[in-house]
Amino acid sequence: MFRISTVVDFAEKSCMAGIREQKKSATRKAILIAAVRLFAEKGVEQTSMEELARAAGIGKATIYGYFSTKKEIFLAYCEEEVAYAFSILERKQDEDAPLTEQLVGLMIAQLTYVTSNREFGRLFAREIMFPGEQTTLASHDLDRHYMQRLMGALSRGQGRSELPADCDLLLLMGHLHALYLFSLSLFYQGDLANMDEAEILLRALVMQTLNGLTALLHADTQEAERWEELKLIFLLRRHLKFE
Amino acid sequence: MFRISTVVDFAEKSCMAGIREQKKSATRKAILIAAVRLFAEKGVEQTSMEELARAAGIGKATIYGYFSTKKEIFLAYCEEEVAYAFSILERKQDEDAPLTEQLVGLMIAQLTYVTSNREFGRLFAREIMFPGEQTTLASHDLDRHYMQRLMGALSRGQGRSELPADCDLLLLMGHLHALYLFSLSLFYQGDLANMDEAEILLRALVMQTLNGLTALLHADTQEAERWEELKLIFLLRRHLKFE
DNA sequence: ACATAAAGTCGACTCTGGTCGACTTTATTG
DNA sequence: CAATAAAGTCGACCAGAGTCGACTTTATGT
Repeated sequence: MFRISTVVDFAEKSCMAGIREQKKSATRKAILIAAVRLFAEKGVEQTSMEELARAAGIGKATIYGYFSTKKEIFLAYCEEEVAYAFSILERKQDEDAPLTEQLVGLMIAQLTYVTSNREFGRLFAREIMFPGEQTTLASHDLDRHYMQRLMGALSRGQGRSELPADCDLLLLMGHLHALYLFSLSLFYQGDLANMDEAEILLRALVMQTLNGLTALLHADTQEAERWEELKLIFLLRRHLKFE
Repeated sequence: MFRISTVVDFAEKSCMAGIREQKKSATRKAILIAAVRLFAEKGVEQTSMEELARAAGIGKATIYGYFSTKKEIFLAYCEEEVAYAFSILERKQDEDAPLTEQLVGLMIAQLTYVTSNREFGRLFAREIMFPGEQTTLASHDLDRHYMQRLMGALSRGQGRSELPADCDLLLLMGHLHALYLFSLSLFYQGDLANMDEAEILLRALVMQTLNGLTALLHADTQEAERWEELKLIFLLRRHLKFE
């Protein structure tokens, strides 16, 4: 679940420096705090700007001096959350684990985090993957950060000869990111019920990518078995949903 | 660009059969026709339900007897478009081309189609990949159809020994779909400026999937060169966007 | 300290998606 | 051909996102 304190701390540290009077923009804090609480309690749609304003102790029109749309409030919150999530991720990562494990671990951690609140995750994913014309997520930092981490894992893997020396790491990175997005989408389409299923799928996909098309056959039989099971579940679910 | 006639024809053929009196639901037609025109002319957001109703020659409240939300109108339209697009795709496909070409061709065709109207494509993609709780796209038929076609191409490829006999086709299909989604997302994030770029990327990714991590090295040098160029463009764009 | 500008605040308003309930048309049945 | 039910239609309304302009507070210059 999402935390309140972090959001606020991040907001404060990030932008302002000298001008003391801008402490007034503690109002921004108040808005975000109220937003997090209400959004989590009643959902984004079900929270009106009027309510939100009152919860923050200000008038509705005042909000628009800080955020220009409701969506912007939501995204401001999400960005800070994601930044925080990364900082957690960093600590968890085991740089000496086999490459596949590192990659799957990274993806699962992020997946878990993003979907910890279903609605938030959905809105966020929509906005990130298919941004509106005006939406300028400041999260390009985050993107970069994420890519650097992924790239780091790949380079280390290459150093340890888990990857061919002449392998195109950028392409591979994109490739892996594609797998992550795919899993996220499957989750929201109801094909993946939980993170255990996601992990089975991701492991199969990553192995297929790194070790070739028939990788599963040459791997851990338990892994292969799990995937076979999951496959059946997929087919079943698709059928049920349609009839 | 999107056509009007097809939408309507599809709508009519699909649902009704005996009951003549339901010809009254030509109103549905009228709504969709008006919607297509107005949505395309002024954009979805910029078209009000009032306008839409008037353009269809009815009162606003009447619309809600046919569609329960604005989004539903939009999606109804999209679904029919996509069904139509598939029927076109079918004719184009060359079952004897090399597998990579077939796959890339299929993806590019779909990509081209979906993005032929930027806004429509974005909204559609959002809804398909991260559907809301209540959104029940009837497009599971379409999904199935799409998957069957992909699977068909893969099976044929396997028959021709372009794929190992013991390769997991379902997993591979998911994998390929992931690459498609990734490209679509990159397009909307501004990393891909046009379909030529998309094709270079997709070809590189598909080759990496089918032929292994170092596939590009062993391939057509021209292909590899194009990808190297595109890589530079990516890095450049990401930088520019941030500063 | 005062004047003036700038920033912040908010009540009242507009606009639009969606609902409600009364009204009109069409179909059914004895 | 009524009588009655069912479906279709829409004016009037509601709620919520976002805007406007007047008012209040704070900062700046003299």
